[in-house]
Amino acid sequence: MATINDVAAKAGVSTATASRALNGKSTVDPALAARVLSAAAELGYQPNGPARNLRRQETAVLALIISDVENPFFTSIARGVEDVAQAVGYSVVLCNSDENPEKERRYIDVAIQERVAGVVLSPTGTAPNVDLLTARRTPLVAVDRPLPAAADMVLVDTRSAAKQATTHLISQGYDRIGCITGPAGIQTADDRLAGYKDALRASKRRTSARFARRAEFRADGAFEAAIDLLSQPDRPDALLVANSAMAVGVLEALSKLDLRLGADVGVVAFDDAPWASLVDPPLSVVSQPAYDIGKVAAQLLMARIADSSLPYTTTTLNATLITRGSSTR
Amino acid sequence: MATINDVAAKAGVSTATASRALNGKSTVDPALAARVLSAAAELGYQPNGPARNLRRQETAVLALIISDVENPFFTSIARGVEDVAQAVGYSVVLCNSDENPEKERRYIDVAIQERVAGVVLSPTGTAPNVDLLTARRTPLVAVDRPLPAAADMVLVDTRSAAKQATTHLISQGYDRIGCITGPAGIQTADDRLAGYKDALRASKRRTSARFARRAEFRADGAFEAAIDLLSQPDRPDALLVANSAMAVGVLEALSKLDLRLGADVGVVAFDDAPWASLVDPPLSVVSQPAYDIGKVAAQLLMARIADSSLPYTTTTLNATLITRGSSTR
DNA sequence: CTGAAAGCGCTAACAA
DNA sequence: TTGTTAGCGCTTTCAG
Repeated sequence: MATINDVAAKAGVSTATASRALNGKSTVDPALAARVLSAAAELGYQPNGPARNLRRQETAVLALIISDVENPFFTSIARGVEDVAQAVGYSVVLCNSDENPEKERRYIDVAIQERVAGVVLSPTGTAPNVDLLTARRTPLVAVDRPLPAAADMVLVDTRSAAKQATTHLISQGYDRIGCITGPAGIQTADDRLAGYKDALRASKRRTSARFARRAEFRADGAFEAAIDLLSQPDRPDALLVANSAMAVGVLEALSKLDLRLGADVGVVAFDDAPWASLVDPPLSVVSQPAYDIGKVAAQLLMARIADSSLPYTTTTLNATLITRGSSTR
Repeated sequence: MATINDVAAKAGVSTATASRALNGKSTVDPALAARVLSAAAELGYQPNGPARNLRRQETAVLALIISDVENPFFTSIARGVEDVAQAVGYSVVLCNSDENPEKERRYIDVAIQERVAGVVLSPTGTAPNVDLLTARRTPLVAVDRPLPAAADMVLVDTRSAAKQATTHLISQGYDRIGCITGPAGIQTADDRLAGYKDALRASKRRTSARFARRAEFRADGAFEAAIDLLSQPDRPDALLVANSAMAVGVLEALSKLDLRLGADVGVVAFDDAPWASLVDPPLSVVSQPAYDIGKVAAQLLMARIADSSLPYTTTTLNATLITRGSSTR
């Protein structure tokens, strides 16, 4: 594979000049530069990234470590990050931690070893992994979930959104409202449950553990939880569901138990999936600004890469309740 | 940041010995090795990836360039690739070409420059990009779409699946069957259309261009196409739809036109989305083995990385028709 | 089994 | 403006 020396030789200049020409430095004679460029083209020269990165002690790549590639919420974040990064000439590598602290740790190690310029992370909840990054002062932005560490964060005001959604269900005349949320320890799962309880308390209702369930952020776990919840004699007549994958499980459970969405059991779910308006009645949702989360996170990261002395910031974006038929009798 | 020299110094050995110990070479005194390892741990030593890659002239990373991160079909492929890569100690970086030849080209350049060990690619259809890779003998596996170039491929027998799905619609008594597929030039889009025509011909029906439409592989384009198709006086009474994002658009169009799914317009769509069984009636689909595509692709890639002289293979996996209510009157 | 030393390809002082 | 040269951190001969 052709090296910069081959290019230089072919163009009859030194490697230094070739390097300068290839990198568009203005301090090189246009005629020479042209010769270098055409030599490079003829040889099909592609710079050796590792060599360049080693020498420069920096790379133009960002690592984006997310907890679930198959969750549209996170892929939207990915697009946001990518669009910003592309625009300033950075590449982004997407890593899937799969909600697994060990995988997260492995990818953080890789990010450190490859000396990426910065990391966008949706943390799985274990602080020690993140310390690896902060100890090395690797620029870091946390998305979706807060971090105890000193870092920029881009979050969603999920607790108040959950409260608002639950209040909406109450105002629609639902009386025994349940909640299906994610695993304990995942902040967004806890926040959604907390917001749900906030709303019940605000309307002077008792909150009962009998009506709250936790499961993985997936359809199957939510299906079991919903079956469980709705098989009680005094079953809930409405449900707040913590994400769209879980909503699939809940709707399956409803169908299995022959309960009508809306009429028998009102439902509001987090995340506005493309199919939400296709079910009958259409699903009410809490829409999160995922793309913007990614965009803001990438902008913060680029800013910090440029100036590491910036103060840490926390940006909280708002989710919006979209009411459709599933939350009306 | 601590280098291997720091580790060596702290352990009181040469860098060579430190390197050997760190890499688990058997030719090093256990006592020294232990000293090196603990020195590394104390210093929080992380190897410098670029330096190692430069020296070794190889990396343990795979690039996976897919045409749409937000399409669950491709993210499933990603999981398949990742699972086998992880198992053998490779990292995979996910790049999103967005069905855009230029972006694809940019990512291929990055892959070459970073000297990745191999590439899994769902091509956007332009041969020159791929030549960049083959010219450099970078191990390459194409997924989902065939390549003119010499490379391993993992495909789905999408044409015969389309034929089978269309035949199914015919057998269910639908008479004027239409097809909404992706852009011309994308092989899978063309194949699905071809399979659709195969079925019509086999049952002695005329194929009419009036009943076929193309759009981007997205909901909005498919929505327009469906509105257009179904607004004709002699409208289709069934539709074969080329992917699940498009299915969303088609179902929205049905709802807008007050046409009942199944009864008025039978539908079979490619890709078994999680929500497919939630709509009423449940959606009949052609389920593609996306995860397996990724798995097989990664296995082929690893094999080729190990031995570049292997003959090129094409693996064709089968899609399966899952009939549900949307294709019955 | 261990160490000294070369060199991967590139960029950035420093000189000219 | 151009060339010479050092060296980024690592692995790997080659001697010992």
